[in-house]
Amino acid sequence: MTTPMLTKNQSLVFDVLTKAEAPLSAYTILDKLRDQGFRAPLQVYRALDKLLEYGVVHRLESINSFVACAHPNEDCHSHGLVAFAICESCGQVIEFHDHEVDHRLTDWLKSQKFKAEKSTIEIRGHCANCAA
Amino acid sequence: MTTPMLTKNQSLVFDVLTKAEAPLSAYTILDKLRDQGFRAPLQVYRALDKLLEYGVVHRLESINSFVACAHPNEDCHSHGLVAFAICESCGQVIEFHDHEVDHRLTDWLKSQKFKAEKSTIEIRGHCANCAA
DNA sequence: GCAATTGATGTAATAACATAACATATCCGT
DNA sequence: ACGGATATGTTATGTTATTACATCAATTGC
Ligand SMILES: [Zn+2]
Ligand SMILES: [Zn+2]
Ligand SMILES: [Zn+2]
Ligand SMILES: [Zn+2]
Repeated sequence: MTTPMLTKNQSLVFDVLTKAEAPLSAYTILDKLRDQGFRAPLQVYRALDKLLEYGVVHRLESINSFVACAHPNEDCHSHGLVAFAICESCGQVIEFHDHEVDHRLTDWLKSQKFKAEKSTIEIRGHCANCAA
Repeated sequence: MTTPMLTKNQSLVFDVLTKAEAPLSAYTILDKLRDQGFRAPLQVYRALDKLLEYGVVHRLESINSFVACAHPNEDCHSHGLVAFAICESCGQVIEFHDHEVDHRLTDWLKSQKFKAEKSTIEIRGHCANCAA
C-alpha cells in the first residue's frame, strides 16, 4: 500500500513517534501534543489507527506502546513477519525481519489450516548497552 | 521448576482457567469467582502472577487475557519459546513450540548481544473451523 | 512458648489504557 | 450549492492493572 497524505493530526502523532527514542504510550503522545491543541485520547487513537493501517507505525502489544517503523521504505512488511527486541532498561527497540522464522511459522499455520491475520513477535530483555 | 502446592485463591483461578474453552480476562475470572468470595481484581492478579511464575498459565499479551498451559507436563517451556495461534471467532487457542523458530530467534538475538528475558509470539486469525 | 519474619489475603482507591456516542467541520465529486 | 465521505472535537464511559495499607496465617529462631 502506498501511504496517502497524512492529515494534520496524523502528522503530529507521526512526528512525535519519529522523534522519540523509545516507544510511546497513547497517553504520553497525548501529553506531548497538548500544546498543539490535543485534548482527548481519541485524537491520538484515531491517528494511530490510520498510521498502523498505513504500516508506518507499529504497536507493541506487550508494552501498550507505539513506535515508528524502522524500515519505512522496505517492502518486507508486505510479505513477512516483523519482530521486535525491546530493551526494558533504555526502551530502545530493534525491529527485524527473518524469513526463516516467517516461513517456519507460516508452514505450521498452514498445517493447522489456521488463517493468520495479524502476528506479534516481541522479545523483552536487555540490549547490548544495558546488559552490562 | 516444580510447581508448589497451590493456595486457595490460586487453585480457584487455575480451575476456572482450566475449565474455560477460551482465554479469559482477569475481570472475567473475577466475575466467575464472586460466588467463591472474590471481591477485588487484586485477588485475581495476585493468583495469576504466581501461576505465571510457575508456568502453568500463559498470558496472551495481544488480547489481555490468560490461558492454562496446554502442555503442563512437557519440559519445552524451560528450553524453548512458546507460540500461540488465537482464533478471533471462537477464541480457541493453539499453543505450540517450534525449535527451529526458537533457534533462529535465539541466534539473531545473540548476534545483537541482546539478552532475552521474556518472549511473545502470538498469531491472531481464524482457526480451521471458523475460517470456513 | 513467643516474638519476628514471611507469605497470603482483604479492601479501597487510583492509575493506565481504550472505546462509545454524538456533534461539527472539512473535503471532494457532481 | 448539494450530498456523501472522511476527519475532528468533546464528553462520558468502559476495561485493564497497580498502589497503599490493613489483617491473617504459617514458619522460623530463640
Ligand atoms: Zn516496520
Ligand atoms: Zn537498553
Ligand atoms: Zn504452555
Ligand atoms: Zn475458531
